[in-house]
Amino acid sequence: MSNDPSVCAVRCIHTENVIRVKRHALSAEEITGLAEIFKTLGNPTRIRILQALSECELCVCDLGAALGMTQSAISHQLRLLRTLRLVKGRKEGKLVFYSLDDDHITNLLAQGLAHIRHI
Amino acid sequence: MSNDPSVCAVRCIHTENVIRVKRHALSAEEITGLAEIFKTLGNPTRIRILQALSECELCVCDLGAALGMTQSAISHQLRLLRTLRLVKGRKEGKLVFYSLDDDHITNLLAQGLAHIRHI
DNA sequence: TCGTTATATGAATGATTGTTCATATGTTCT
DNA sequence: AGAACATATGAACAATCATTCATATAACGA
Repeated sequence: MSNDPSVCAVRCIHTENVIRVKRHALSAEEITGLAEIFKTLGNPTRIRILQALSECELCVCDLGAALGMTQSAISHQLRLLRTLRLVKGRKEGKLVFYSLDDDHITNLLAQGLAHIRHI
Repeated sequence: MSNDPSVCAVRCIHTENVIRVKRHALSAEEITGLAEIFKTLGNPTRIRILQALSECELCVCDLGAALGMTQSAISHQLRLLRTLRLVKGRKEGKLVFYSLDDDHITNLLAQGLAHIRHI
């Protein structure tokens, strides 16, 4: 029932809860890491790329053909996905074959689908 | 080895793979739905809100106090989270107590954490 | 009813983002 | 070496977004 204006400009009503939440807060690195991963997943093109790669390994131009998008657009997105370690590339001559880097990604997509379907 | 310029402007090399990917593609609704959910999760403030609510039910001003943010900023984000059915509000007098709407959300956060920690 | 407080929301703004265009890099084939 | 092709990337631009400020709504107490 007490306010604690020393902490921030906002009145706080249930101090125990606030303290409890603060005690269990994630670290700054965890928060930005999580946000980056989800932000990366939060784009139709990248979802389609990941879903396509969950089907089979694909080179850039096949991805472009499958998604009906330019090579450049695909390549830019692949760079992002590579940086976030969501996909990995395997070079073979001129071609670069991309595949999912991690099982977590399929799990995340499945979990997301479960959420939107269940509602 | 064949190109199929009728499909799109991009050359496609492994036609069978492209066809296979197209056959298993998600629907437009599923893709935008997934992207919206992940986009919503892809923001530090919203992650912190959801993580706080995974601890206990909280009113808006307590959330503001716990996160050190203004009531307005929190409230705007809560509206988004409410729209996407990630949180729900329970009104009690002047106060509105928010909580997670769904178990999937905790699972998604946990799966995301597993991904960033494992690497 | 009036003052206070909790929450919601519209408008504005600076920041971030996705795609396109142009071009660079690197590999294969002749 | 030179042509053709697959991929990568920098710059630019429109679109989207997160926060702030101001204000509205609504509930409570005096």
